[in-house]
Amino acid sequence: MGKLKILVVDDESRMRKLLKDFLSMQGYEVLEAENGSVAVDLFFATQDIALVILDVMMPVMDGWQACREIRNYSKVPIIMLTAKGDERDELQGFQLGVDEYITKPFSPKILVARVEAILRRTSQTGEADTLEYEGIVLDKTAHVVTINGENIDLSFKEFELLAYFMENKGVALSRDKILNSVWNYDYFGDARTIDTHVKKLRSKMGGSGDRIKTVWGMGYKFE
Amino acid sequence: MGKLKILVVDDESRMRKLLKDFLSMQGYEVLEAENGSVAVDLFFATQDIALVILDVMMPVMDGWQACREIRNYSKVPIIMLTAKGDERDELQGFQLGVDEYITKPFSPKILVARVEAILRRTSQTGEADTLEYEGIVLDKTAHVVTINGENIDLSFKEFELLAYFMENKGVALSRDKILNSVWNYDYFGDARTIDTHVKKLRSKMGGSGDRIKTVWGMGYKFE
DNA sequence: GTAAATTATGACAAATTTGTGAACATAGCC
DNA sequence: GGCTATGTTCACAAATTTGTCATAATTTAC
Repeated sequence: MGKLKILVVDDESRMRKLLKDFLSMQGYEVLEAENGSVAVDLFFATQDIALVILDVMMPVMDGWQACREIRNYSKVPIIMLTAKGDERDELQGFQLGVDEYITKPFSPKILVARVEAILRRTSQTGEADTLEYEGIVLDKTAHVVTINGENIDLSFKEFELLAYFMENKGVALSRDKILNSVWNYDYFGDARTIDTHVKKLRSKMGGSGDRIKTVWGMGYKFE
Repeated sequence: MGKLKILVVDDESRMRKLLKDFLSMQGYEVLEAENGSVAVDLFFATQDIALVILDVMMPVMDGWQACREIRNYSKVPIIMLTAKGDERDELQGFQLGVDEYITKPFSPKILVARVEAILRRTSQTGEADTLEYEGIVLDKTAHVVTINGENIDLSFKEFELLAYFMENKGVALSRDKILNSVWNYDYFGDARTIDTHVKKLRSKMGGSGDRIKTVWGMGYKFE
């Protein structure tokens, strides 16, 4: 049915670029606007925008106002981007029908997961949100992993990492790719940190741990 | 049998929007009117309105008058919206056959619960409104919880929270999600307040308290 | 076979998140 | 007005996760 269009609104071009990269990598068509005013114009000039991602803090017209104007005429799903320290303004959010909040900085995985969850919800194709492979079952909704029926206790990062591996079964993933997808975009540390997480994952996964292969000189691969 | 129609009457468009969002999310079709006069006209022009939600304070024709006019010809269930400070004119309400009052600000859970309770009552499909899981029985109608037959004394919020957990058994719920569903729409505070409620819930629930799991880095989950 | 590069591992430090008790606020009630 | 129950906030402790680093083990290139 063609690519779904997502409108990204943020005053920082760097942030727009970031969002665009993540989303277009997932097969979405991304439109950009640098403030609320441009966004509203663009929204109404363009057909079939499936979802809008709005930064709250913007000059000229802020996210709330933009949300309000779009909501006057459309029920398009809206995600608000907030900075970590921002006060919650649920009142506004509720009244405006905001569908989801994402706090900066976020990880690409989270971003994509939320976007897909919303689009799935709106399109009503309620598929179960689980990944499964040879006895390894990863349930994203419950945030739970079982191997051969047994529950495996994973930390948040471990869970995200395994999910990423399983989503890319058979694909060799460089450390850079992994960092760029599973870690927050403002993480600047050592890529070696992945090794440590892989180590823990492998040990927690018991025998199934060697499903995570080392690709020498490259990174890792799940299969 | 198609979507049930609910007529929402309030002079503030923001409030109408809010109600509409919550209700349409539950699968109702929502009609709007901005004052009593419009509401009455719309009510008689439209077939099969299953329920009316009326704000008390409105210009042109207030909620009481609108209620009176509708009642002259119809037994449709009516919910009155009152502001927190408003004196409740129970006498009038009784005489007019108001079915329920909801005080602003309300939480989405409450709104939906009342609406469904009334619709269930009127349509006579008297299903027991209880959630049950491994000895934990939560009776929404009676607003009572028992564990292994023993009565557990819960405060209002505790009850709502537990109900929300049980309705979403097995789903990892972020604090934001919980806040957005269980708390009033004008709640501005700290998400950590949930922790405190969870603490109390767990302790009141005794051994069953550990059915509420902590999902580290995410939120909570009931299972 | 040896050196260089890369990865695995364990220990530890730093950062984050959650649990908890107490203080504070508020509303309803006698 | 004072009481009491409920809800909220706060600060600090505890738990847990995450990141770093040194060292050992492994692989590759020559």
